[in-house]
Amino acid sequence: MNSIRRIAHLDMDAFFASVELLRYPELRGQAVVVGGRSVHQPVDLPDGTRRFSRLRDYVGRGVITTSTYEARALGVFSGMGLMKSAKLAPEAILLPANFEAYRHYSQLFKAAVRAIAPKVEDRGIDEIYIDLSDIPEETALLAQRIKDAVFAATSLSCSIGVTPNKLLSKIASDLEKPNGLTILTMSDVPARIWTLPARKVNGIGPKASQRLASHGIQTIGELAAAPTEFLVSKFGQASGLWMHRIAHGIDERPVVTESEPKSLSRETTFERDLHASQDRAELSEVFTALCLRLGDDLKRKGYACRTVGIKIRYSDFHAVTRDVTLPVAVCDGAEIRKLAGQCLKRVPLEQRIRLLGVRAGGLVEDKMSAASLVQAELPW
DNA sequence: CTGTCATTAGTCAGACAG
DNA sequence: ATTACTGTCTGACTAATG
Repeated sequence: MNSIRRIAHLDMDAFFASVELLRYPELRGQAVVVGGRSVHQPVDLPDGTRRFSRLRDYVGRGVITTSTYEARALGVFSGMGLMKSAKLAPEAILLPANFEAYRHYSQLFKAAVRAIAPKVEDRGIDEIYIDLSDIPEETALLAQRIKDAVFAATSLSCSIGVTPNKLLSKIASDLEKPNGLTILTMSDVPARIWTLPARKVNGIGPKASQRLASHGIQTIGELAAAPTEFLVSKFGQASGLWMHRIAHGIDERPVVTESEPKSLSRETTFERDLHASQDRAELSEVFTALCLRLGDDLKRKGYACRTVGIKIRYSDFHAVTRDVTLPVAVCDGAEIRKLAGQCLKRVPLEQRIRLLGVRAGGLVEDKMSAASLVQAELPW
C-alpha cells in the first residue's frame, strides 16, 4: 500500500489553436488566436483560398481562449482581452471557437490514453491525470507510448509530466512544453521545483501569489523555507498547512476516475451594458432564454435541481449572486424562470449590467425528466 | 427554563482553473 | 473599450435543530 505512485499529467499543446490548424493547415507557422464570435468564421473564396479575420478587425468584449506559440511570442496569451491583444498583434489571425470540434478531438485523445492506461481523471477538455502505478512498464517508455498513441489518434502533440503525485506532475508537464516529456522524482524537487515561482502551483492564483510576494515569498523554495506557523498565521490553518505541504512536493490526492456534476449554469456578457429599466425588454428576453437553455441542459443530462440562482456582473465588473433552495427538485425551464425571477428581485438594479447568468445547483439524478425515457417507462 | 455547544443547511462572495 | 464561459471549492455568516 505504500508503493511509490507514478502519476502522469497530460496536457494537449495549445489545444484549441492546434485543432484549428488541422482544419486550416495553411495557417501553420503563423500567429493565430482563438476567441470571439462566429462573425469571424473564415470565408471560402472562389479561387480555393480562404479569407481570415485579423485581430485588428475585432470589435467587442471577447477574450483570447488559446493562441499559437507564434502568437504568444508577440505577447498575446489566453485570457487577454481581444481589443487589447489587437494592439499588440494587429496582423494575427482570429478564429472563432469551435467547441464541437474540440470535444471530438478530446474524446479521441482520451480514448487513446485509456486504451493503454485505464485509470484516467478528466480535468476538462484538454488535460487528464493518469495513474500509471499498476502498469509494469518502464516510465519513459510508457509515457512515450502514450504520447505516440495520442498523436496517432489525433495528429496533435501533447506534453506529459510523470512524478509521484498530481501536484508535481501538473508542474512537470508544463516544464518542457510543447511536445514535452518530463519525469521527476522527489529528489528533483529542490533543483526543478523550488526554483519556480509560487504561482506555478495549481491552486496558487493571482491573489495568493501577490500576498506571498508581499511577505517576500516569490518561489516555491522560499515557500518551503517559510515556517509553518508563519504561513498558518498569515493564511489560516487550512491554507497555511496546505502551502507548507505542497511546497515540499507532498500531495496524496488520488486520481479520481468518476464524478457527478454539482451544478450547471449559463451566462452571457452583453455587447453593451444594459439598464434594468431602460433595456427591460432586451434583458427579459435574454434572461428567459438563459433559463430555458438551462432547463434543456438539465433534461438532456438527466438532472433536476433543488437550488436555482442568478449572477449579475455590473459595468464596474463587481458581481453579485442570489439563490433559492426548494424542498423539491425542478428541471423545467419555465419553472426555473420563475424562481430566477424571484432572485432577480433581491439584487440592486441601479447600475448598468454587463453580464447575466443562471445557475442550477443541488443536482439530483432525474432520469424521468429525459423525454425519451418518460415514454420508455410508461407501464402500457 | 436558560444558556451553550455541536452540527447541518442555506446563502453569498471570492479564488481558482481550463 | 480589457477582462468569456462553465464549474468546483472554501470561508464567513446566519438560522435552525437538538
